[in-house]
Amino acid sequence: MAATTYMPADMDLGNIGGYHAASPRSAEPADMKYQHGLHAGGSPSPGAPVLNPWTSLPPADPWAMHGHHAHAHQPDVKPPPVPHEHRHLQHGGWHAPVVSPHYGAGSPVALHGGYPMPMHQHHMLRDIQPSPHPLHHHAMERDPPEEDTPTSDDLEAFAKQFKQRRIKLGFTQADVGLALGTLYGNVFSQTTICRFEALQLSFKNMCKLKPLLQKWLEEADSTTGSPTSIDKIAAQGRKRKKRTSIEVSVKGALEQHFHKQPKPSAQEITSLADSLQLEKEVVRVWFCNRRQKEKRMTPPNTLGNEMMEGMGHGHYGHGEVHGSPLQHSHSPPGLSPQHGLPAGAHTLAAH
DNA sequence: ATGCATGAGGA
DNA sequence: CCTCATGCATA
Repeated sequence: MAATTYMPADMDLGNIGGYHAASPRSAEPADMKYQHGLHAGGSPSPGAPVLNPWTSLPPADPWAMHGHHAHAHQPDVKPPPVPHEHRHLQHGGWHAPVVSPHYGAGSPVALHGGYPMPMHQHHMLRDIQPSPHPLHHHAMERDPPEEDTPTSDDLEAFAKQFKQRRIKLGFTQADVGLALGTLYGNVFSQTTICRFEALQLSFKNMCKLKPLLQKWLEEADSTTGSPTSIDKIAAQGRKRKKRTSIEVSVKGALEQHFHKQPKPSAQEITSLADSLQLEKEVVRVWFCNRRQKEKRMTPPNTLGNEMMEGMGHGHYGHGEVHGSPLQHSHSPPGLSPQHGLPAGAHTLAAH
């Protein structure tokens, strides 16, 4: 299979120039505007103090008594003009992963069997809301998301509203991404905007993007009618490996291994890759991506139950049913719950 | 909307 | 090599 072919895209700096301007209303047609590195690194943005409030990770985790390292790495230039107070980011965003009310028998923390953990990894994230406001909560507490860390609910609500407004205003996800670039110097792709709306980013990432999108939203509807002047500069020719399509059957095998060992050793990867006839790198990356997916906010719940007559909290289906997605708490070696073979056969194209 | 990929930053 | 933020290319 020509799985490792490289695209002949070598336009270098030859295609820059004839560009279209994403207009607020008509944009997105699959124009073959091939743009490589769209890195808007060179944004004349005011030097940022380089200190994002988001990049702080709370070492407090009920389920993980290890403080994960907090890297404050910024893709490019992150000039957060947002005068964030940055209190402490208590990171209380996640609803409890719902420690299976059935097992545990009352020991939610006794989940991690001390197995010969090599030396790394532990997951964090996902916290419980330490009671937002135990006191005053009248019939209508429309308290706008403080400058602090928003709760997952805030994010969910915002994402929803954002999408709605965005569409109403006639903007595409790509438009927004671009606008953010010209507005704050941070360009984002359609992908990212999409993921934001779908809450498919990590909690931290969501928190980071929210302020930006929020600002854009204000700008957008206040400037109703003002075409976004976008100027983009693209360059950078990079050989990107063509997307390797992994056959469904192979994916299934990978999934299986993932449940047994989410973090296979280099050697395991090698042998696995060999038996699957895939490049080692491909397999490695697959696992990396898989792990990331597991850490997202909205887990692809394949549940069909939601909304009950008395569902007090309209949270999205966080209830990771026991032993399903979000089982980030390490899985005991050798012990793999009876997974009904996830297989992306979820023919649910709700769209 | 998503799958596979790149890269920075961190051990 | 990993995690994490992001995105090109694609279904």
